[in-house]
Amino acid sequence: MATKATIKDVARLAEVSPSTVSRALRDNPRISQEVRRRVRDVAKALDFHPNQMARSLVKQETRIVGVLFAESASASMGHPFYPAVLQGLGKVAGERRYHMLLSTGVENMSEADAMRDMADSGFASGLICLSTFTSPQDAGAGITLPMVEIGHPLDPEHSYYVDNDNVLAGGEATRYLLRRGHRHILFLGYDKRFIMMENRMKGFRQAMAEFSAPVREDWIVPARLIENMPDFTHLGEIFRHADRPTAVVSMDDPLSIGLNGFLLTLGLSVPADVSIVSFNNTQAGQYHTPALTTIDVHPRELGIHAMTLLLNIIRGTVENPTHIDVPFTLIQRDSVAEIPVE
Amino acid sequence: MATKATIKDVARLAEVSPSTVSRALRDNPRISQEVRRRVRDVAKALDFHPNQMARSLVKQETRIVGVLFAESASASMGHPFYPAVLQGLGKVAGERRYHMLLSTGVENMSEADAMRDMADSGFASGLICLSTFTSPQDAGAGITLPMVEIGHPLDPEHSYYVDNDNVLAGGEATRYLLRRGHRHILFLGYDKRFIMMENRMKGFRQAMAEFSAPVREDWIVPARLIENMPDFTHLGEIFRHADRPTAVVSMDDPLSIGLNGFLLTLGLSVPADVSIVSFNNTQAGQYHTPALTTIDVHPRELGIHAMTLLLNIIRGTVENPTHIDVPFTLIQRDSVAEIPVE
DNA sequence: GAATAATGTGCAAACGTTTGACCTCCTGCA
DNA sequence: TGCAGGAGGTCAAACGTTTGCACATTATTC
Repeated sequence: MATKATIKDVARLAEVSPSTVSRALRDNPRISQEVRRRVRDVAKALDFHPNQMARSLVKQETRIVGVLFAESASASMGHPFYPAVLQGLGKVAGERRYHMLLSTGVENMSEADAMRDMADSGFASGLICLSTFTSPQDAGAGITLPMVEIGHPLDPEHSYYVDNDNVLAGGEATRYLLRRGHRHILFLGYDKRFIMMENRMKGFRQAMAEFSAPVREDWIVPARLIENMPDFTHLGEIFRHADRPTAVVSMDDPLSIGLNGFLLTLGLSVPADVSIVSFNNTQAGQYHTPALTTIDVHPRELGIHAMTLLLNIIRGTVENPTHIDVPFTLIQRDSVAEIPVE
Repeated sequence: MATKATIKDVARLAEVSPSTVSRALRDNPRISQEVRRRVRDVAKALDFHPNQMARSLVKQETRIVGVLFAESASASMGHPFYPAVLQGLGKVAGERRYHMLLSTGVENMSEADAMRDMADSGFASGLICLSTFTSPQDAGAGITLPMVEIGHPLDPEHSYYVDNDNVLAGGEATRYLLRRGHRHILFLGYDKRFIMMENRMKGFRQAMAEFSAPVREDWIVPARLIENMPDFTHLGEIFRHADRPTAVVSMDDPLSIGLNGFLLTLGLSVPADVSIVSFNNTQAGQYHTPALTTIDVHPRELGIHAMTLLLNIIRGTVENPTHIDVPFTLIQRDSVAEIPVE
């Protein structure tokens, strides 16, 4: 008992062959009740657990799926979005008795390399990919494993993916402000690394057009998500100007909170002077003063759907490339004020 | 090429035996330069990657470590502490070319069960355990795998673990307030599920005693961490009272932010009326107004040290149960005011 | 009273590697 | 010439399962 018990040990003690043990434990109907019970008892007594490596080797299947983060796993974890997705992934993986193997962020390894690495390792029988990036070389060329992406893929026609309708989301955030009289709206947090951002921006422009509100290109303010915080000197110029925005569509709660603090230093307050519609519904935004009106993209649901889809693909119950659209929710709180139409 | 290339395919094309291929690829000195090159080329051409399952089977080692969360992984991810730890774990795992297998939160599976499950699965060759709980049945009885815990273990004598000195941390947070004249201090966020909390509380009491400040037991306010938010009606009574606390030691930033908002509704402001020293140095607290004075327990470092320790144990370069103490940092910001000693 | 079908079990091959032991040259030396 | 010894390689066993097939027993049928 010093070393782990193998199926042979069980076989010997139960006085049957290894094959019988194997079948007995897997409830093969060809084994008699009596033998089955005996085998079970011995297995329990020896604390026997089949070696998964051996098992996987012969069955050519592992109950493991790889999970890949766009940024190295380490970096992305800083933002609550990713843990939430992971939460969802973990929930259904757990239910279906799968394990998740994390792509651990090897420094300066591209997403593509990480993907290959994970695929080649032979451990994963499927891949979840938080492929939110736009660069084409990060596409999973040559990956033969079942794979579903979270976020908008480069090649939607041939990919399985789950995503929000980000052009709609961008549009709705903007319309929410427009309907309340705002016309001078700034778009904060444009990050061209994410396709998602392109889409939200598209929605933003559409909505503005619908209300005949002009889009000022210098009011499209970039900010790297995750690493956070935009160029405040530029924002300073904009908001110190007499003709300043009355509202902001902000791509991320932390960004909005940062902006709020910054506006305070300018003597501007939210929502009295500037309204904000934010994204991501974080705890921080919820307990912030004022509580942030924000769009919840339901990252947990994204994870749940992605994992469910992947496991179904692996099981072979899904045929053609599929796309799941997770609805978002606009949560009304206290960061938006109505203003009279000029 | 429809199916994955095996070592035999390489052997055939390179006109050597499988053993030679194996040795060539692993840089065994017994293989000549010329053969090595030939094998390498063929392997590359076939896009051959050794099957890790087979490899692990014979070598009796997997380059995988299991990562276990006290709460089901899903639940805990909500708090920034855990992702940060994961970040640290991932960093060193990646560097050492290890993968991390997440214990996916199967509903109502105890920590102990999850541990067994992970250990029995045979995939992990070591375990990281976020064992912050106090209940004794969650101890890893019978686990034979190398294992290091993050947080204070139940059996410190025989465990490998990395932790903060939480009694010191609790003490320092309190002393910071005491030195600035505060004597009426409330302890917010006591959660008896965590040993950590017991320790911080101990430090709190010690510090209070040093300054001869009385500890009022009804000012020890519980709150479940992660799930968040204390009993505000109770807090309301306390803070509406004339003889109210002038300061709070709060176990978590989100908690502090919640408290701040609540105090605002009472017409009390931070730090003018109530000072707060918080824990966990979250982004939310950093961008909060006022910015939170908070103790950073360096969760990322916890992860880094834990994984490093575990990998060293696995490598056999660590003998006896070891304890690593990660220093914390008190970050001074704007949530504490000095008050004149009465 | 055989042939036929269930029923229960064992044999051995297979999964794709690694590795200790063995083989075959060849070189150098006495 | 004979032989030690090194260099370079092959063979086959092993890792711990699963599973197709063969086998043996007992029950069923004509």
